[in-house]
Amino acid sequence: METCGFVPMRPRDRIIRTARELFRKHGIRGVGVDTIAEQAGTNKMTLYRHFGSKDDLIIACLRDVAGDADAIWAGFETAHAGDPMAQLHAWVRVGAECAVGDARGCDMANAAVELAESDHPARHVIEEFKTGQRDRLAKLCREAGIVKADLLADTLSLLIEGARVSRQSAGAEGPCAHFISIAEAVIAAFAQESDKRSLHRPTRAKTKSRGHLRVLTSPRA
Amino acid sequence: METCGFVPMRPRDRIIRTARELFRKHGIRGVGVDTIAEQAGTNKMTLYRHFGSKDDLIIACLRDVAGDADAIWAGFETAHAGDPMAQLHAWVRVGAECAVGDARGCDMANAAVELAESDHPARHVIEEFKTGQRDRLAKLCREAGIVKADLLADTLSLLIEGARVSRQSAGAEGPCAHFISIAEAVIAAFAQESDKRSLHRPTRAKTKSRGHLRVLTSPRA
DNA sequence: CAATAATGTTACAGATCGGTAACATCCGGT
DNA sequence: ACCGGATGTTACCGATCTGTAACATTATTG
Repeated sequence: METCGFVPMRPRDRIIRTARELFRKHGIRGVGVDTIAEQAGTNKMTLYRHFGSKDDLIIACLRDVAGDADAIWAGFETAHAGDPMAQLHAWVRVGAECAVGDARGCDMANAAVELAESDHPARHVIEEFKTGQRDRLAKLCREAGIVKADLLADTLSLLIEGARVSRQSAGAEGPCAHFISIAEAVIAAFAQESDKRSLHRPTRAKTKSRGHLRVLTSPRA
Repeated sequence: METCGFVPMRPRDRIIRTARELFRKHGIRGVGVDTIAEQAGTNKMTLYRHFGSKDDLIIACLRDVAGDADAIWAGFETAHAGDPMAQLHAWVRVGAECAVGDARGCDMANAAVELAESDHPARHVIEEFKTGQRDRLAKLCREAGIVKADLLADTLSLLIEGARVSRQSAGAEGPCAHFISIAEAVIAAFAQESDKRSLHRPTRAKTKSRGHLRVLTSPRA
């Protein structure tokens, strides 16, 4: 029963892997189930035995994407255990790789654009995923000692989301090229402000202080 | 020859207006030319006499979108003539309205997602538009006395782009909800840093100083 | 009014799409 | 060896899509 290494990969997994690749390359609406099945080395009938409809396959692919994201977050945790600020910098680095290195943006965000119907079943998965990503980021900021952790998480969320979509429309030389500088500056600004506020707190690790922005006053939000 | 008010609107304009509306609501690939023609009160044959193909219609629609953006920028200029910082704040306000008020994001960015083929003719229009928007923003920042105007323009570009796409995937209560606060804080930080740098300069208008971030040092970029 | 351009109507071609039925084949476990 | 479940194969349905042909009608303009 052991889940074999990869050589005898079951059709279901090959279909999902191939579908993700083709959806990403040509868009969800730009590729048909017949092409997916053929490219996955199987046929349409087997595809429909595993996934009742194309929408089901789309949802399965998005859940697979979410699984990959989980693995990346787990990688942060293991690579920089107990150092949330280092994990935050790792998040910036990986985000930059995804944003500028890949010309097709975020699968989840792209799916939200393509599946325009507001009651499409995949929208639940997408919204749940994006909310989860933001919450994880906020938790990380909180653990890193950031006072206004939620605001920093929202700012970084907008920046990474913008970088990935701007990469597609404005190109790799556009605003997304400076994502790392901008994100690091924002993090440094929030961290510095957090340091000033809590003068006697032993938890924070290394400040690194390589930023160019500093938090000032909180208006009222 | 006068361009009539709207009652005898020519089929070409009705088609573009209707196509933009339907493309926005259902996605470009989610609506057919037959539906567009019928909804525009005409027929497919007339549509194909004005636009040789659906791709041509798409391009015409995107150019129309760009025209609307031109009008908005012209509105900034007339509403706050000679006050670039006020124009910048107006840009933030309008951007927030577009981002959180409308659940379907930017037509240009959405088209870039849907038209995945890297050689699609519409991609030229999209990239040109996005580059133009960034350059306009950078020029405005420069006129407002911002020292690192290009970096501020890129930051604001990522933020607005992220807000509009995050609105679709994470919802109106997500990170996009704080776009105004974040954008204003960033602008204030850059403006304050610019004030510190140029102590003897008479050009700048009112600082407003309602931000919570302050620019520190420029690393090397 | 007459001539001409623009638009409407109908029908159709060719392709692709999502999804299903019926039947053949293969492969693993008892 | 056998049997049952998973998979492969082929053919098909109905719908929809982009795009075109041929012809009728209307509107504009001299």
